[in-house]
This record gives sequence, C-alpha cells and structure tokens, in this order.
Amino acid sequence: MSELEARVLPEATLARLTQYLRALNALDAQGLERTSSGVLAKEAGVNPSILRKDLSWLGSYGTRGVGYVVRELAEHISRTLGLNQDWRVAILGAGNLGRALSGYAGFKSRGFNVKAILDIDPALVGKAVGELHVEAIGDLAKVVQREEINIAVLAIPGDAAQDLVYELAELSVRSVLSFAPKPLRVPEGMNLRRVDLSTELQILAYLAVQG
Amino acid sequence: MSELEARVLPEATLARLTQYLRALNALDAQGLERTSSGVLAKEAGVNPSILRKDLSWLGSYGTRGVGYVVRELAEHISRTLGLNQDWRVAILGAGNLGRALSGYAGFKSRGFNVKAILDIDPALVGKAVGELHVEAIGDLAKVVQREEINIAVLAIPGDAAQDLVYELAELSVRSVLSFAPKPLRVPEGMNLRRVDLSTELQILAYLAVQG
DNA sequence: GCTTGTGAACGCCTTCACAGCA
DNA sequence: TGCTGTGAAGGCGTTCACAAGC
Repeated sequence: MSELEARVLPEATLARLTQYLRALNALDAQGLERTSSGVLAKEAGVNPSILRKDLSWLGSYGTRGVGYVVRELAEHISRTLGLNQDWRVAILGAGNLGRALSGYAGFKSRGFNVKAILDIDPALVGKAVGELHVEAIGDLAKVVQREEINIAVLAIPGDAAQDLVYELAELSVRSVLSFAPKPLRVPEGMNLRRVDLSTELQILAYLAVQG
Repeated sequence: MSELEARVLPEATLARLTQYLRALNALDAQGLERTSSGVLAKEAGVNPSILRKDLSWLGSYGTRGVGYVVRELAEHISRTLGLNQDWRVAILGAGNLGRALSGYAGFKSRGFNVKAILDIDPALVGKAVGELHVEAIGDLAKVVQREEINIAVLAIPGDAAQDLVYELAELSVRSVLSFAPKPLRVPEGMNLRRVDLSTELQILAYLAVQG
C-alpha cells in the first residue's frame, strides 16, 4: 500500500475497522497507551493476521517490534471512516422499531445524530418521540433540507420502502439503512445496507437443527 | 449433490435461501403456480446462476425446460431450514429495542413466537409489553424451562451480554441473536449471530464520503 | 427451444510464513 | 528478540458457459 491514488477499502475490511475502533476505545478507556496486533485482535474478536492486513490498507502506523499507539491508531481509523464529519440521521417510520432506533444510545455515542423521525400515519404526526416530534412523510423533502440529513433509516414494514428509496435519492440522501424485509433496488450512486431480522432468526433455526 | 450424507449448507447459501422463500411466498400470493430461476432470482434480488447453484444443494426439484413448482419448492426450502418446527423466542432486555422486537410482526409471520421478555431492572419487572409481562433476568432458568425457549435475543447494551451467553448455554439454549455492540465468545455448540447497528451506520458513512 | 443442473474459471478474502525493522 | 507489514498460498463463493433433459 503505497500508491498515491485513493482506493476503496474492501467491504469486509471496512466492517472490521469499525470493530478495531471500538476495541481501541475500550483499551484507551482502560488507560492503555500502546497495544499490539495480538491484543487488539483478541479484543476485536478476529485473528492478528487479518488485522495487520486490514491496517495495511491505511498505511504504516505501527512500529515493528513494538506495536501501535492506541490513540493515534484510533484517530487514524476514525478519519478514514469519515467519522469526524457531522452525520445527521432521519428515521422513516415511527412504529416500535423506529422509536427504538431513535433513542438508540449507540448512535449518538458514535457521532450519529438522529435529527428527525417521520411517519405516514397522520395519527402519529406531532407525537413526541424523545426530544423529537413525528413529522409527516409527505414533508420529507422539507425535513431533509431543513436538517441537512445525510443518512436515512427505513423502519417501515414493506412495500412503501422502495418508493422512499427513490425519493431519498432525488433529495441527494445517498446512504440508507433498511429494515424492510424485501431487497430494494437502488439508483446509481446510492448506498444501501439491509438488516433483515427474520432472516437472522431463520439462519439460527437452521443452525440449531443442524448443529 | 447426490450424496447420502447430510451436509451443512454454506452460510451465504443459507442466507439466500430465506430470501427465496420470501420471494416464493410472494409469488404464491400472486396466484402463480410455476416459476423459473430468472423470475425468482429477480424477485429475490440475486442472479439466476447463484440461485440454481444454491438450490442444487437441496437436490433436484426443478424441471428442465420448464422451471419450478412454487409451493413445492417453498415447502422443500422451508423443511430444509427447519421452519416446520416450533420456535420459541425469549427476548433479554426490555428497553426500547427489546420491546420493539417483541412486537415485530415479521417474527410471528415466519413462525417465531416470542414467549417471554426479561430485564434486569426491577422497576420494569411486571410491566406489560404487548401480551407479555416483563420477568426478572434472575428467573431466566425458570422461564426457559417453562416456555421451552430455544432461541434467545440479546437486546441489552453491553457488558452483561457475555455472562448471559454462558448462562443460556448451560440452559441448553443453542441459538442466540445479539444486538450487543461487542463481539461475544460462545461455547462449543452454540450458534450466535450479531446485528451491530452502529457498524452499519459507520459503513454507510464511509461509503457516502467515498462514493 | 427452453430452462435446469453443474463442472470449470475467476476473483475475493483469509491464512500462512517470513522478510524488514525497531 | 519481538512485532509489524506483506507477498504467496489456499480456500471459499460467484459467475460463466454448456451439457442434460423435458
């Protein structure tokens, strides 16, 4: 890794980098200033080889024979992941899941601020959810603009999700996390990740029968 | 695929099979009796090659030149995934996320019945959550036995998760879905899957900066 | 002719093993 | 000596392309 050109991290690496960051923060909280690939890998739940390989995508930030400086490495990963930016999240769907997500502590602590929650049901509009009030999906464009939303979370049951993806794309929201059970098509340039809770349980069920 | 021996499906295949099942049910609901790998793959959001490859793990259930019988294939996948069993779920943690999950419609419709919800906070014990009442984590053994729980969902913030995994293992609960941010160690023979919401957002953040 | 089922090719990701360097 | 950084090897999963069969 010594090219000038910025290159895209493999997605598997990306997912692990977030774990290293969490692990580094944990070590820092314990007062440790230095660490090694062995210690860090254990804390992150991976093997040391892949950890070093992953870090090599970012450049050389360790010292041979010694290890890594905890805060320095954390800062570097953080910058690589774009976490020094201000991320402003809108949650679409104010049902149980949407409300739970809007209050999810893990978001705020990692720099993701939930700025709006919206729903299609008029009966919910205006209701308080934490420090927010539910707004109408019909006002999506207005809300996205007002709050400068750059990430949307789809916490709605089903068929409306696809239309919202296109609408979000037109509003220049380029990152979407979907909890909808169906796979969604995304326009060029938009990033979508999906969490499918039923699928997770189905996989567990199979493994339980199997194992 | 023509061996006698039962073999374990690759996990990637497993995840897609659940999608094919959902897609088949959607086609069935539309009144379609037959389908092809092309149609089904589109509905499931994958390419036809991998779909046929995945199905080949289960044996030959299609007809060359014709396609698949929707209900027959659905039934076969369903059986392979162990979904004809009775799955009884306990949710550990009655915070926002736990309560949201306990009411998640996608579970019940796919044969997963939430039979209990527990929390460590005495102030929550006894409170109603849907048709359930929150029970004390201290009573976990009793609850698991009484309700014959075979899947547990960990919807608790952090450090208590690891201990609960071991406790569940001793109670013979062999499948766990964790929402805890840390990777957890699991005893031999236990299956654990993790959903890390913050990681998902961090990946999206990186992709948004990148793209 | 049309669609399945599958070996072979390909590409990505992980693991190994060791050279490089404090 | 000890740990990082990395080329090479290995393994896994996807895509290709076509033979098999209705």
